[in-house]
Amino acid sequence: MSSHNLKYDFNAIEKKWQQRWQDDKIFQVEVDRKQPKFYLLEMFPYPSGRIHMGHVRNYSIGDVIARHKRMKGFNVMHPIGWDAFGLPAENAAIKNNSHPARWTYENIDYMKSQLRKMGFSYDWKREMATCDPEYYRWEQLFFVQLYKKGLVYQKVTTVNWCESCGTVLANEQVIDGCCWRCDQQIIPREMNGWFFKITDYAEELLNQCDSLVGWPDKVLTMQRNWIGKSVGAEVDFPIKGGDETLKIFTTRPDTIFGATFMSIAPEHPQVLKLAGVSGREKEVSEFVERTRLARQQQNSEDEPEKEGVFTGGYAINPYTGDELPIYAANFVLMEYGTGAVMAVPAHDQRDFEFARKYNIPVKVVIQPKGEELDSAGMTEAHEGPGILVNSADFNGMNSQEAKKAITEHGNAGGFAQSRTTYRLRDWGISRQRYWGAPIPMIHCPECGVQPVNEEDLPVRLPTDVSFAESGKSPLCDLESFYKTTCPKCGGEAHRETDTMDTFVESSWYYARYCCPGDTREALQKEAVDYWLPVDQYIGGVEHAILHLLYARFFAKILRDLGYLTIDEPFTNLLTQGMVIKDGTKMSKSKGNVVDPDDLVRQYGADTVRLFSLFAAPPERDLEWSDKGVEGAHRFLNRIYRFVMENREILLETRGKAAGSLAGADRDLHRKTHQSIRKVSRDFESLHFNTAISAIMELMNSLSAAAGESSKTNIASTVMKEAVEAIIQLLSPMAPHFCEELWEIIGHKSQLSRSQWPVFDQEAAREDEITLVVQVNGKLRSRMTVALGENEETLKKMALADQNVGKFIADKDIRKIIVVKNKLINIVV
RNA sequence: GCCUGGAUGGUGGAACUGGUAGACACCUGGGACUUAAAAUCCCAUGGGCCUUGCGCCCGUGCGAGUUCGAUUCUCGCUCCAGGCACCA
Repeated sequence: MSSHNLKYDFNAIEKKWQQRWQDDKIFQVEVDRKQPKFYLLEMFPYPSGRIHMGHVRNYSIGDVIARHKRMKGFNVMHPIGWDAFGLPAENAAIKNNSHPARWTYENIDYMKSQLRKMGFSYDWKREMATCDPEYYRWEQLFFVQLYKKGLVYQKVTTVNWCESCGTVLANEQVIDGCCWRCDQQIIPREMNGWFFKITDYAEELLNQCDSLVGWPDKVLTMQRNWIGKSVGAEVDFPIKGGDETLKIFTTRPDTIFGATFMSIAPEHPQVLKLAGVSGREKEVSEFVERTRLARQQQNSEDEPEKEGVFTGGYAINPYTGDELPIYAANFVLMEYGTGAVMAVPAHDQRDFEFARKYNIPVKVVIQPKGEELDSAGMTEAHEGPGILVNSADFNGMNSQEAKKAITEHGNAGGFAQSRTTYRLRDWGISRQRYWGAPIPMIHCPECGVQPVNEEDLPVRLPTDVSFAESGKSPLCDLESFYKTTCPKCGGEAHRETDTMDTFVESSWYYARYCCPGDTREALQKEAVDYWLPVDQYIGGVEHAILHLLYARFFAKILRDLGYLTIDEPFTNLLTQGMVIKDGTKMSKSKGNVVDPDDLVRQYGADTVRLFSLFAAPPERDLEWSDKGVEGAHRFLNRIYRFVMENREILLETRGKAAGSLAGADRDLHRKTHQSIRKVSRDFESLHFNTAISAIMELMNSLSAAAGESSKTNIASTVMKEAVEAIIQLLSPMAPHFCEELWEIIGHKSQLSRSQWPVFDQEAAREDEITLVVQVNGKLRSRMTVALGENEETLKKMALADQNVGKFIADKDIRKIIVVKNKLINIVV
């Protein structure tokens, strides 16, 4: 066979090395205080059935980092597991008349085999699935402990209900008014449910965003916005004709003298009472009912017109004594602040629109610089800063000072105080579905709600269940499950049948990986103290708020329960872009899905890994290209052919490329060391695409220098050095392939255990450079000169240049700028 | 509306702290090898101009500015993607 047709046998090679790595257990790690640790984690997969290209990309990026860090001498923990609870399993079970556990574990088996075929360097001994009672028992323990600390509570409230999933969702799980999973419109519903008190940690979650310097700004911004802190004041407005007061929250106490009415949420408990006193029940309750219905049907896209109804009641502005009519208004939210606001139409756009609609007076109290606002002629509110007017003692102050002064004044008078609110709500974790971790609580008719005794955990999810078409959780009707005894009085009691949001499992799995097999403790102190925090975390940006916020919250509560000593779980975060095809996200309905199995069969795992790293930088979307994959495969074959053609020389050659090299030898030697430098730097900044192109350049230089035939034109030591550099530098991306070549050229020990190459400063140095000559900033000529050539000589050479001469011929030379080793610019 | 990013050849993408725009690859065209094809290798490949040169002009979304010099910095726009959105 002609050597041009020579191709590497990726099937055999990949199988061989996967087996060898497994036998030698080289990716299994233990706590070792003598070695620096590196904890690399990718977001674990949901076992949906098959690996998709997004996984391939995510895990390829992670594996490159893991393998590189290992070669750099770190004790690298790189675990994998399964986010195994969730609705698709249950839906599939209903459809196929099967069981979610069976569906889940079958999927895990298959996907595991797919991951193994990709050659990822996982410590498989740490594999775990969150649906395993040995996993969720600890979660139930945390739940009980948090309950005892008051960080878990139950309340009846308006929740987000997804009809198609048959369950409640947390606020974070509602995207544009629709379910994050199935995209159906959610509807508000009154329900009882369990909540984690994440709002207790709002301030810390916000503050520590500043410490997350290894996170993308985009994600931090999203988290900060989600938490939504606002600083302001709470003010009590007495209600006319009674002892009651109406409490409002405002961020603009400086505008309080401009309040001309009050607006309160339709659901506000005082609405109907006020209407009752004034005899306006009919109008008001009609309005409340109408708004409620409108909200249920409301399409999240369009904002309904501002509407309200006068309740008949008046509130008294404690600063002015003014009587302000109280309106129930459709744009006031019960869930935020106190559910009631003072309305200052001159300085709030919503209040302005409302006031114009209902002919309520507008009173200017803030004058912006260089303008004269006139309440009658205003067409929109002035929300910016300015100087106070019509505000009694506070006139003349700027709005910033006035906020403080007015709050203090109210504080002294006993009717106002500083207050900070957050947009973040408590995390509702009750799910009305079966396939999740049971909430370890018991409802006793005598003693009320009681936690399950810690020694009785886990509360196992029963397996002897049958599913209804409706999707209603079988736990509700399973007597053997819900019928229990009260842990306090021993009487007959009812077990909680809701399960936990599956985001709870993924909120702490990174910690459990440190000691996955421990049956006595949730988190082994020695292990978590050594391994945590995760040094590099990688996953899709779609979890910027959801999972990443919950995981941060769990780090803090586990710290406060005494399990962890870290504040933040992930030191560095990489959010990789999507894999797209033909400009859109891959999806079955669009028919543009690329199946990793097919690709691995056709080209081998190394090629697939290589292409997915080469085609785009990690954080950007990656446009899949079948032709591009072929290009990556060709590249590997070129290396293979080169090594095979020069095998004898490579095997025989001993000793280092060094000493006085000249000509092509010197050039290739230099290129090799420059490539090591470039690739090493690119690895530190996670620019794998440019690292690969640098290796391609080195390969191009090598084949050009070696010449067409194998009768090499270059020193064998220099050639071998270049070949070894290529193999080592490429090995994190194409590990099986490189291991094989490493062995072929005579190495006895595994490449995976070798040391990352170090570049030689001296070898990488250029002795000649191309100096650019510009005239007025335009490129006119190039000169090849010795590195560090004297400036005067360079100027003379530049001026003597023929082409340059054409442009400076009859002009005065004003200035000559010399940038060392780069360029000369002649200004005429 | 607000907050993030982004816009570079036919395509994916390079360009370190302002200093040769288009690295590396894909596509395409041409050539070598071959009876032929595949594979492989070589050459060309941003647009335009002519006087065909080691040439000139234009060119990094648009318009200004700073600078000897701007893909890079500043200001003002346009478009695209993502996030938030009656949050008082």
